[in-house]
Amino acid sequence: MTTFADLGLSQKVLSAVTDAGYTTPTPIQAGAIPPALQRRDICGIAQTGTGKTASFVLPMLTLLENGRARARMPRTLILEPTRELAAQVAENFEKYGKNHKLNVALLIGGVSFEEQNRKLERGADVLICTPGRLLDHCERGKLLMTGVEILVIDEADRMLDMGFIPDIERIAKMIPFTRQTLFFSATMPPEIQKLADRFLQNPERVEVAKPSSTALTVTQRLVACHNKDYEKRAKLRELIGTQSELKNGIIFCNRKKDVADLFRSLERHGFSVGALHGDMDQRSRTNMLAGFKDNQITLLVASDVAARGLDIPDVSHVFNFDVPIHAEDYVHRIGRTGRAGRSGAAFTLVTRSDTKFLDAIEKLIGQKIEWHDGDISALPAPAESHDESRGKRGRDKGRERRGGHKSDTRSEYTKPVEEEVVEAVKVEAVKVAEPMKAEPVANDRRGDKRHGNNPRNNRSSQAPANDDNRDRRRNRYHDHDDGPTPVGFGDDIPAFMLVVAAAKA
DNA sequence: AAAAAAC
Repeated sequence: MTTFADLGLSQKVLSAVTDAGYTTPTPIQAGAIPPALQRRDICGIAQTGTGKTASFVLPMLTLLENGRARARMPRTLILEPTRELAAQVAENFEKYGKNHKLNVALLIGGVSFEEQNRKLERGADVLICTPGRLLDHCERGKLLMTGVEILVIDEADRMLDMGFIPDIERIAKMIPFTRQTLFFSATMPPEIQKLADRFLQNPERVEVAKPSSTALTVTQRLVACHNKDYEKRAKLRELIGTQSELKNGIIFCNRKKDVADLFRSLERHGFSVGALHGDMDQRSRTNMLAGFKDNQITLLVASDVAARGLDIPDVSHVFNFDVPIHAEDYVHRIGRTGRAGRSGAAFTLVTRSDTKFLDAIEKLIGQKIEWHDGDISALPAPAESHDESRGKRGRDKGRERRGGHKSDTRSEYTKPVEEEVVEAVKVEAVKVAEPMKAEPVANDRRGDKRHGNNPRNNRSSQAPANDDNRDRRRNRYHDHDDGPTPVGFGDDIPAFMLVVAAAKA
């Protein structure tokens, strides 16, 4: 059997790999490392979780042992689609490069230029970047790309999805064509192949099996659910509560707003939870991920920023709060669990309107996914719910106000709302033994902006559009006892009142 | 029906 010692890596690298506890390379490592050490271009087709990162980090470390970096002239350049992935590659260089004295610079957005500049001036052997920040540095004239010997383009298919290819082309043009290029992609559709043909010269092609075949260790289940956010949240909580094997889990939502909403909801329900999406400030993103990795946080609510590539070992559960719109994303998401042969569980909440996405997923993975607790046709009729009736009331009231009469209808509608609030307060008083700590863990930048300077938008974040907002009112009442919660205008607060409210605040 | 990435 091949061992790392057979691949031609330097002693320094080998001893770091041994110290990390590895002896046997994965297929992508065994296939890519020897030709990479021969200075061949590589076209690697491999998903994350296959050991892909080490397959370029280890040979790069070996090749970089001769020579030193000069100021503002990096010797190698690695392009990553997301900041978290870039940071993760940097960690790999720390880990496997501990016997080297290499300068590694991480150039990503969302953090200050200053420290990055200092590192560039010291001379970086390895530059790990997201495209935007790299180009920014280039335009400021802080960077000379003429000394780059090795270019790594990682997650090329995702770069394409994200519209980064023009940026990648601009960057590649600045680098001498004598460079060595290592190109990685999870899939090789024709556009990616064309791209590879443009960037690579006589590449060694290394392809490894998709991990969808290794995902046999993941138990996949579908959970039928009504299409209301609060029902989905309730179903999710119930599901989490019944998972005896749950060590930690990632909960995926399709939208950033839903990540923020679900995070707040779970937090209020007393779960150990974090959030991760691209509109959060970088510090929160880093903290959340770190907290989740060292088990200070049990659940991580995330957008697809976390679906691919993030190396979080030992995730026992994946919950899809939303069915992903693109079938491949399903594979990536559930690939967060059941890694390295461990067992894992993946639950997907499915509503009636999701069926066509579900069909596409089952077609892609070539199997039917079992229902957890009866399929969607067995779903009981939607319960007559507070939210639904209140939503309707809000609309009716609006119409009625514009009409300027029908006041009897109005009182008929208003009364049950008050009853409902009193009911809710009772429940809350029993359930919440002590006031929950209101520590703002997630810092939603977009949310802040909205509060800060746009009273119109502020309205939408205050309007009782879901049960979270109702919870907020309950809590306020419960915590401060400042009289009955005002029932007020519902969805139809006139704009001028919001302007006044904003001015007061 | 989305997310990601530069200030």
